[in-house]
Amino acid sequence: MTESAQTKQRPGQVERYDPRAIERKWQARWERDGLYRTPDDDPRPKWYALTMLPYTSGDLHIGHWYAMAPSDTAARYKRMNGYNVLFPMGFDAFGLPAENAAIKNQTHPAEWTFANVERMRGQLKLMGAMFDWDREVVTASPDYYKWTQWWFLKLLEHDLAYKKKASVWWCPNDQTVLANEQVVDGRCERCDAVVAKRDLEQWFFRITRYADELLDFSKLEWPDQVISMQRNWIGRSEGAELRFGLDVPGVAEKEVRVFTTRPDTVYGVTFFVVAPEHPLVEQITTLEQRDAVRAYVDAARKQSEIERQSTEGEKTGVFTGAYVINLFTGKQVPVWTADYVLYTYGTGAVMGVPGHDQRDFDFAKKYGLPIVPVYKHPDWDGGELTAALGHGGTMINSGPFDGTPDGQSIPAVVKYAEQQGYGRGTVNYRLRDWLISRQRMWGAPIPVVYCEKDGAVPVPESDLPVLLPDDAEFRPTGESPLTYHERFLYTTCPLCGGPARRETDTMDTFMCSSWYQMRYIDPHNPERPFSRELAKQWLPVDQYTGGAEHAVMHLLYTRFFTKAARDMGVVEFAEPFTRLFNQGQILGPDGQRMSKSRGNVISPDSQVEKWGADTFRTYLMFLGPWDEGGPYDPSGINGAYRWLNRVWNAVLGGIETAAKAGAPETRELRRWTHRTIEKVTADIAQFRFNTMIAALMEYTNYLTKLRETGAVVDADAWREARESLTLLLAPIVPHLAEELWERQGKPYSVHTQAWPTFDAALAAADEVEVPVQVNGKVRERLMLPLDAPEDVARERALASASVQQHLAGKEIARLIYVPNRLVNIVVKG
RNA sequence: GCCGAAGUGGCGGAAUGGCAGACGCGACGGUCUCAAAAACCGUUGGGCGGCAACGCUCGUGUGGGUUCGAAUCCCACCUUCGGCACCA
Repeated sequence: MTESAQTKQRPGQVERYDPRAIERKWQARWERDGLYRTPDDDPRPKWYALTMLPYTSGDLHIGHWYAMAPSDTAARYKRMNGYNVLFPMGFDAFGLPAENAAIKNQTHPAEWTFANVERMRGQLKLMGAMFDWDREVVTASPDYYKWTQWWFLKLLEHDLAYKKKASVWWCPNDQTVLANEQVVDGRCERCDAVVAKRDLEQWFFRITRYADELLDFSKLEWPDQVISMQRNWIGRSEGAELRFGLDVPGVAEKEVRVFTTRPDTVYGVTFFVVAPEHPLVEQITTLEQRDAVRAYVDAARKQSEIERQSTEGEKTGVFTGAYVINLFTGKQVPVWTADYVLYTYGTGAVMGVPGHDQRDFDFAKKYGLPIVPVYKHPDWDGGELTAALGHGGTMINSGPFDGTPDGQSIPAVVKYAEQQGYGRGTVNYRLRDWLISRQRMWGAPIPVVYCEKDGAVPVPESDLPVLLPDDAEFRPTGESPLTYHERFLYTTCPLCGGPARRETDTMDTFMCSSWYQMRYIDPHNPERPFSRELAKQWLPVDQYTGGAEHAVMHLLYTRFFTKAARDMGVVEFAEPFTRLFNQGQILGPDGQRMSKSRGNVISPDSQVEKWGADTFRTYLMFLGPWDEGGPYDPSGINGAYRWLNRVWNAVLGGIETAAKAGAPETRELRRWTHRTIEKVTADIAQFRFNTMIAALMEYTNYLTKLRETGAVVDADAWREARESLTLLLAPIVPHLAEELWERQGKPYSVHTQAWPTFDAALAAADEVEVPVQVNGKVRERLMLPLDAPEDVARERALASASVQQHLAGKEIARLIYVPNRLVNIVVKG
């Protein structure tokens, strides 16, 4: 059949686009050929593209497709640009939901988890992504958690892990520890009992040791909002730690320290506040105050941290009956306990300066405590204060510092404090050490045993992994089965061989996901977490993508892990992810988060079955900007399907061709082709997938129109057009592009081809439409040559009749000309 | 509450200092059909005027400001979303 004969065909007369057949065919072929296997020995530059691994929650969700299909497109684009691309996938498989399922179904969490892995892997494969499945990792498999345990031992060895008491939610009825999620309105979600906090010995990692280095983002290409959130999370503040004297009979401590960012206001301290959890509270409280203080502390321990940190609600507190001495003045101030002071921040105690701190001011007003200003603030008339004073003015009521201006006062007071031994200048962080202990079964066991003689002893590396029992029995209480599993619990001490008990806590799942990116590079290594040579070759990750909900915790923990690994000599770089992109959340059609309870969950499988993976990928990328997410409304998906049909018909349907290289139609076609390559290349490189697809749709619409109007173009220009379109589509719709490529008689595979390049001269337009405004309102549109000089634009603009009409009787004050954009004539009168 | 984002037609969005509404959905009208679906073609922000091509005018959460010019920059407010350390 000649091409001119094909032109006569109406769309639909070409063999129909059959996505299901095409997708099955190519997925099988790719798998058979190992097209997406990533070689380690490859001369091309490496590119490590990584998408956050999914949690094994059951079924694959639209959100997983939304996260992975665009990142697959980006990875494929890199591949076509000459990189040896590593794009692995795995499963985050430990965690609370598996235990809930186990309790509900009376099975082992492993059963539920690994069944989910199987199902989700199958669902993921329908996407046609270039995942290298030979490198899959599952964090709950012993081959993997052996190395998670190894990391724990390493951190312990380097003094980055330690034990201390920390509070957990405790359900007195179920006799079990609860996660934050399991506490609903201060009650146990299972039995509705009122919960409280309980202190347990738990393991921590010293992330605070890296606080300053974690504030250095200079080598990262990360979104500003993530950097800003991490910066605030770390919360560095400069100030001083000041000592206050304590003299309570029967109490060993002779001082209490506070951290303050305003040491210059120390002469204005009129009271002192200690966090309710602070052990000192119980010790210093006087007999008369005991009942009131205990009741207050009990109430405070039932609140969540978010409630505690609220600055809006009325401040409450109770006087302990005790006093501390302000060393600067030698005077006593009363000690209160109040829930607006957090035990986990600073020293868990603050000095109350109501004259210069609004929270302290409110507190003093409420409880009738004195208010002493220590600055003569320019806005203050010397009368009674109605609010705390801000910065500014000179010091008063401050002994030797009276007259010191704000700006010099802090260093002066700190220097004096250090000379007198009253305290010292210091830096405090909001960041706390990372609590990794979980009183749960479905996690990597902490590899430590407790021996009566030797205490806490790390399990030797050669004994790893400490395996989870495969016959765990979940009792209805929800208590971790490890605590009553005798075969797991009783062991011998690695040091003395005497009887010992295993640590029954497991590790936070964030630990599993803090190093998984390193395991993908050498996932089957039985000797080490990964080989040094492969680490040098592949790490760090070049491009990481995932949800913004991980902006702080996961991403900060992983950065900490990497820095610790560097200091332990395990890797030679300091940051795990060079570039980061956060995709937005995909919501249900109602604009709400998809969840089973809302009944707005739409399964990706049914959509893929109905439309094909390529259509579904296209639709998700076309929805809107990837970083914004948005509501998923399946009623729009047919638009994507229609477009792919137009592509099919345009590429395979043909057009009337003849040797007409110089004809305007041919020039126009080549301009469209090169302009589209330019636009798509710019968009895909910046993850602007929605506008990339819009540009491809416009191009397809143009080609369709060209065909239907019976235009005659040069054969080479047409070949260039259909080839370019196919190559531009390859990262987006991998199956369709492969099929179109084959049907054009091109060699397998389209995915190993080079990305098309454009010629800027061919892409450029000869003329541009330029609006002419009079006082900002468009009155005329001119076709001007590209980059027309100002005098030409001015002359043409002033020659316009409709412009003249609006200029009549007025004086031209100014004429603004922005080449290729607009002319604006500003008139007076 | 604190930290971080976002508000544009009936809907998803485009435009990030220069023509507001690209591209798509939906809707309406048409072609094809016995009919419907599909497919294809056309119209589609509101108001006013015109038989019409078109012209005028309002319009990007609310109020103010900067600028020749603001969806875009600044200030204040309102609403929605993400995170807040044991959901992952």
